Amino acid sequence: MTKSATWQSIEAEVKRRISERIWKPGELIPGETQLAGEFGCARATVNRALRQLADAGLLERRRKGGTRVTRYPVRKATLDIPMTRKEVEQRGAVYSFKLLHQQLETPPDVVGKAMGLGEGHHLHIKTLHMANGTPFMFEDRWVNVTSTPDILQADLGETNANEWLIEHALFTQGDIGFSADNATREQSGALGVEEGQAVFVITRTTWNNEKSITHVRLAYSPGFEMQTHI
Amino acid sequence: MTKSATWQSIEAEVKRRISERIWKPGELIPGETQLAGEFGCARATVNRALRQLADAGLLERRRKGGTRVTRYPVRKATLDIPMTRKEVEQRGAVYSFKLLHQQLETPPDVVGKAMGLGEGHHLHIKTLHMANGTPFMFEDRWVNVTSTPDILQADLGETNANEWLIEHALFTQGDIGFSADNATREQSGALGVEEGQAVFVITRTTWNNEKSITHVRLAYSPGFEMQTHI
DNA sequence: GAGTGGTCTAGACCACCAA
DNA sequence: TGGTGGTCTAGACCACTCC
Repeated sequence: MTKSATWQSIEAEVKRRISERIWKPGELIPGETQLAGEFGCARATVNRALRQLADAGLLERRRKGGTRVTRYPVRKATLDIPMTRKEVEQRGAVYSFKLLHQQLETPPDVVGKAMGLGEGHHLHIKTLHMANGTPFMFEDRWVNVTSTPDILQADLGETNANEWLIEHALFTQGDIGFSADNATREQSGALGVEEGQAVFVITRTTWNNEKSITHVRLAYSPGFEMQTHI
Repeated sequence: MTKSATWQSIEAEVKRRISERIWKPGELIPGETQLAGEFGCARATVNRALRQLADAGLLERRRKGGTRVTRYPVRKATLDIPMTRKEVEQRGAVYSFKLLHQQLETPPDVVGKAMGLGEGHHLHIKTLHMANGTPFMFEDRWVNVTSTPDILQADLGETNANEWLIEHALFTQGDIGFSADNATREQSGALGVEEGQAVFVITRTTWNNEKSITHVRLAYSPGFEMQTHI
């Protein structure tokens, strides 16, 4: 007899029963009370384990309906989105950046719509991020000066826009998109690659309670890969 | 006096205190016992709320060290990686696929190394996935016939390789990479786009307890964007 | 209506690790 | 080595939803 079941041991055992098809996809598994009896632990412990697996997408749970093995598991991958400085340093390189453009302008419709902006000028910033002095990523950013007027006083050549915003304008939510694009003339020029080279693009809009803060488009140097593990 | 604090209300309140800088980055926040007193609830309830925020990357917790507001929050985005069929159907389109190639071959070194394979032939499969009859994604897959010999008997024109594997060879872990690439002649031909067009690429290797199952490279049609929310 | 999961409690013991 | 978070328990009530 082992000491006592931990939620992790229960999670592992349930995972095993799923992967070995003892409990098949779509099938109802025993209730929490029954499993607690089987594993000799409290129901809360079973609950913690099953909740974890439901969060991971392997189980589907419903009150009264019971717990089922997901038929078509939607794998959930968790991506870390670090500050670019950290991202570069994590690769063992020295981070630096160059402010290329900083001006109040009227955003294009696409950006204005994404940020829910009305008429008026907003801050347009272009920054080149470098690893060991070679171009790593080109950032094209718009900052809502209505929600974040203080940025007009910031020295963005000293602290880059991203880090300034992290420090001064925490966001509560954001939309992120990942895509691929052929480098525009501007991007390729900044990154020092041929026009048309495929670049990995992250588009992000962040908000603080219904008020948009910033919209940014990051074009990574060719060869960049974002990795994760599931 | 409200009924009683739920872990979600505590999570929201802590989030508010962080975003309004009542608790500043790097700062130690009160202990669970103290917060439980303040919110008038059990420590377990506070624990649940703080654990949730720690998982999200907003707090850092250490036994004896206490709980701190993360100085440089690493945002964690959760990506859903559905079956291609579901992905297409979710966009309101009709899914179909075409098996282009299916043969036992010697995998290139890159693939062999990624899958930890020795000498010998493995199954090479190429599939074109379509939405409403137009090319959506080109899949280039290798399947380890040592770990999954049954696939040699499968009719992959009937059920595509991905769905066959989901049904017959559940995996326990996997590595995923996201990148951008210029379409090769083969990819552009299959997708019906110009050679050199930027395509979004997902590379994935899956394992079942130390044994590799499959390695796949998915090239999405230009314009594809993978979205998420944080 | 009844059975399931969702949550809270009050208490306890333990593991880790900063002081 | 003491204080913090991590976890388990036994019980309770509630909310949802299937029958």
